[in-house]
Amino acid sequence: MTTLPGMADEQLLRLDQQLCFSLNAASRAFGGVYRVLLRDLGLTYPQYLVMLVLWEDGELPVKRIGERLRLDSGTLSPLLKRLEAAGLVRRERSPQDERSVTVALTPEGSALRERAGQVPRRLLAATGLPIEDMAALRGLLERVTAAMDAATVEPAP
Amino acid sequence: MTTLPGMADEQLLRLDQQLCFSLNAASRAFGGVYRVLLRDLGLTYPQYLVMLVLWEDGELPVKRIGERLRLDSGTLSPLLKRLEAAGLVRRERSPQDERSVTVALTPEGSALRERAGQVPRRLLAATGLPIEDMAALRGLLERVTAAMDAATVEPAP
DNA sequence: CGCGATTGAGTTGTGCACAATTGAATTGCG
DNA sequence: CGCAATTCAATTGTGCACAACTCAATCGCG
Repeated sequence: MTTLPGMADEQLLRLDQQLCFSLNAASRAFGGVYRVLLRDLGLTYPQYLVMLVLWEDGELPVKRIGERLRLDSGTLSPLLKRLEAAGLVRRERSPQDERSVTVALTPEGSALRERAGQVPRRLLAATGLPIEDMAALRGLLERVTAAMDAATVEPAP
Repeated sequence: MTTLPGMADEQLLRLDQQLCFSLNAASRAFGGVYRVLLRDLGLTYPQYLVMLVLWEDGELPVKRIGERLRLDSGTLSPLLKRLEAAGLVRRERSPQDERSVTVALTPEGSALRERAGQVPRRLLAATGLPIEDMAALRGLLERVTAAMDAATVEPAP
């Protein structure tokens, strides 16, 4: 099934526009609110995402952080350097496998968790959605993402 | 209402993680599929969004494009220069208001629309979602975005 | 009319996303 | 064991997002 036979190209084009516009706009609106909330903490939104996984797991190799956040080393390496320069994490090569770099929280990085405590509550309030709707949104987003990842799109028609 | 009294901080933090992870991941998965589909056309995803509004309206001032896509001149100016260098658009100062720059499709830019015709259909197929779910997703995303834009978040608690 | 405020585009600087490549460490196969 | 293939992080280069700023054109109020 690739043609959705009942729909005209024009309709599809409009729906596509609406969906990709909406997703883009939502992602950037989200980022904008986080930017303001995180300014006090001195974190950007992607840096906050990295800190969230570290607060959860304490210490992780770069590889694992990348798997959790779907980010590659090209994004993570400079980001982690900035977190290290800010004194929030340490990076050291694993003695077991010299290829791997383990990222661990410093005491300052752990302490930041307290100050970040209010962020989720304020953000969820800003969304203005009831909890059930948020769960539904998350469910749909995850289904879309899974389908996108599974779809090995062919470059040329 | 800012405190959602029934929920513990821990739960909120987890929900926040899930929602922002999901939104981020979906946005990037979407971008990844578009990247592949658009490679033949020589367009990036944000360039495609600009072309979509131009295909719809023919010609627009930079200001209007920015309003449609929620992008500022800092993003649009270099992007439009690249589209102009690719021969897809013309940019010229409006005679009525010399501050304004009107962006118009070239014949090549208009012609590209034909080649882009299959993109939405292939993308919608890749999402793997029924049309109703996509409409629901779009609705939720728009509600979140509207709420985010309305919420004038205070920098410091 | 004159001048200060506003508007629109562009520039600069920082940071993220991703492709492609590099280089070192490790793995595994013959 | 020895060497080719793989793995992991880092680097390079392009493009986007956004804040802060510049500068010219326009607007509007007195």
